[in-house]
Amino acid sequence: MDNRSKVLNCAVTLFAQKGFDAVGVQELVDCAAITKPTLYHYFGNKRGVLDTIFVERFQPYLNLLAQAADYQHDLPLCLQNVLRVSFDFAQRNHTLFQLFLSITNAPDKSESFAATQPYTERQFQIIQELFFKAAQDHGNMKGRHNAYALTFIGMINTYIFFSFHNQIELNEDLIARSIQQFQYGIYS
Amino acid sequence: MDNRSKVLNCAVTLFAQKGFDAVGVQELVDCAAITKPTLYHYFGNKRGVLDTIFVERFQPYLNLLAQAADYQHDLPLCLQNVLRVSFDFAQRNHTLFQLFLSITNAPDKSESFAATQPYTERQFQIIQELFFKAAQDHGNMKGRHNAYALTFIGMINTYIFFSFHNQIELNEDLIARSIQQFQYGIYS
DNA sequence: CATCTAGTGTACCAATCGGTATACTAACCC
DNA sequence: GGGTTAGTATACCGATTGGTACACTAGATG
Repeated sequence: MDNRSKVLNCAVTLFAQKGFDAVGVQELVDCAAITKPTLYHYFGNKRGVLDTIFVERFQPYLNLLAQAADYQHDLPLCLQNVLRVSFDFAQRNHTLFQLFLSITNAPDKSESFAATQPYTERQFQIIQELFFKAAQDHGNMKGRHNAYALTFIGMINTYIFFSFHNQIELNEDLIARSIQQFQYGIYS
Repeated sequence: MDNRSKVLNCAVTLFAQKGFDAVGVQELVDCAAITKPTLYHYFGNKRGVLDTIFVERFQPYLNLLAQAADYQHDLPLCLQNVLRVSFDFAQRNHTLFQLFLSITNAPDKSESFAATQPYTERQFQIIQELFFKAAQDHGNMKGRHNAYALTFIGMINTYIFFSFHNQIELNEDLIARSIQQFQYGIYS
């Protein structure tokens, strides 16, 4: 594997396990079995490594999500697709998604938070648009697409978070139950 | 105000805004207008400051929570109390709760995560026990108290998180809606 | 073959990191 | 008054921080 990929792989693991601030550049290059100038050649600085991780490795999730969230007048199906895509990506990119979650909840003024902000915003946008369109089909949802988006994203991230801590399993049963419960909240 | 309290106040703010790892001891003592030996006299080391914050300032929330979660055969009322206590504490201790949330979601092997672990576990215990007792009154809840506890805690923390980002308001309306939606999930 | 560029290693930088040795002061108790 | 203790300041420690100057090599291109 080329040095650039080695750095990214090590960075995902180390940042996810110890946190962006707690990982030194030296530790990172040791893990990747390279030297500092190589890292600075590819990424400019430490922050550049984090940015690259999101651009190259997390962006694909948002693309899949946008696809799954394409509303075709079947809300339960659409929500099901969104959950499936999210759970699937989180399971196949365990460490990466763990990194995303930790930084999303990180302090506002931390350096790492700035790196994820565009991606959390995009995630919210996608889900919000889905509920906005759905609200045009379901009258009693009108004016609440914002609240639905927040609750739904919160649910997604919460379940993925607990799955990482082995307290829950991201299976079809959970998907079905989640959507059922969510629908009750909507049609009431 | 005594120097000890000044350190704790500054630490809550700085840790919550920038993250535990990103705040240096020097920055902390400058903020509190004291010198290093004073800090090390009171807290032993940097980690000791964080520990003290949780022991002295966050523990009161868990005490209130345990009180509110005392199940008296009225589940909706009990959940309402839990939400009220949580939202109220989060609003009156904005920065402190923000710190708690960020560390709860922080990487497993980060130093700060170890500091909150006992408190997140206790929070889970309290809610789990509430649902365990409730399940004895409601047959269709049996065997699922664990899942209910996770979902409910996730909901609490999610709403508080979004309120910090000015995307939601922690009012009585939200409490009512949350419980209603949660009940639909239970009795189905 | 000559040249250029991407990539990489050695060695180094000032600044900051968490933490401490030591001495001093003020308040207390006997 | 003598001794003890808590609290605070000056000055310092070795280690590590993020980052870089410079020299070198290998491969591509003319």
